Amino acid sequence: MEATSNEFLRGTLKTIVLKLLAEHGRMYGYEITQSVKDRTNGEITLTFGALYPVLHKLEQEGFLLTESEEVDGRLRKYYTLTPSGSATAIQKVSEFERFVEAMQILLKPTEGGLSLSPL
Amino acid sequence: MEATSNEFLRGTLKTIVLKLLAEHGRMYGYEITQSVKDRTNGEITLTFGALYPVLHKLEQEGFLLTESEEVDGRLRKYYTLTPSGSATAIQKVSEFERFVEAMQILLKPTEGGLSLSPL
DNA sequence: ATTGTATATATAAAAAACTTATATATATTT
DNA sequence: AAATATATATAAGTTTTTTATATATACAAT
Repeated sequence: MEATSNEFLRGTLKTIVLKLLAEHGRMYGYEITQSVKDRTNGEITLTFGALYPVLHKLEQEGFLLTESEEVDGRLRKYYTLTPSGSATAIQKVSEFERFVEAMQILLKPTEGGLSLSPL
Repeated sequence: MEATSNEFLRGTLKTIVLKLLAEHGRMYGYEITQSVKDRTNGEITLTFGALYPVLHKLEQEGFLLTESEEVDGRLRKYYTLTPSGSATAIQKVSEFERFVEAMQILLKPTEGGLSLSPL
């Protein structure tokens, strides 16, 4: 069950991060990648090169707060949502649901035309 | 019912174009934008600046064939799928469905934690 | 001992994708 | 005559993402 290169992940990164933080309350970067990988059975994997810039951007935009903590001699940076981050999380998730509904209209199998799944 | 800026559209453009062509058999660029807009009630709108480069790229990759036709004194460029284009259309749609399923796992409302939709 | 793996964050260079602006041109409606 | 709809296209700029790289600790295996 290999994860596809997932071009579809484009544009959904912020939404995933905000939603996970809304749910977990407090997470650090590495934990986010592991959580996504575990919960989707490896279907979706976030790369660090993509994740960290997104986290920094969300922080800049006032959606996240950070607190650094030393655990086992290693530095961990915990992220939590600000009120506006919480609001944005809810909004983004609902926008994504709306987008998916629209996509389903476009992608659903058709009866007429040159069907992808002929009956 | 305004279309959101739709960052989510990122990465789905090729899939939409291939699927529409698989269904309609033959379409021109402008027709594709109108079809998407009409069928999704304006929820998804493709811009020309994004669409034409994608069409040209898909053609380069051997997924599309073009035939130009003059209609009412205006030039129209019709696109049709090649066999590999048809195969890719099917594949992309199924990859998208898989991606959405994985996303639903991440985005579904939770019972524990800081819930987005508390019961 | 040292190699490899897991944990942990981060940046820089490069590529890809997309937005916005612009250009061109005809037909139809106001 | 002006605005709108139809029709394709490119260029400049921005954003996003990938890939590569750097740093550092802990633990397990050899």
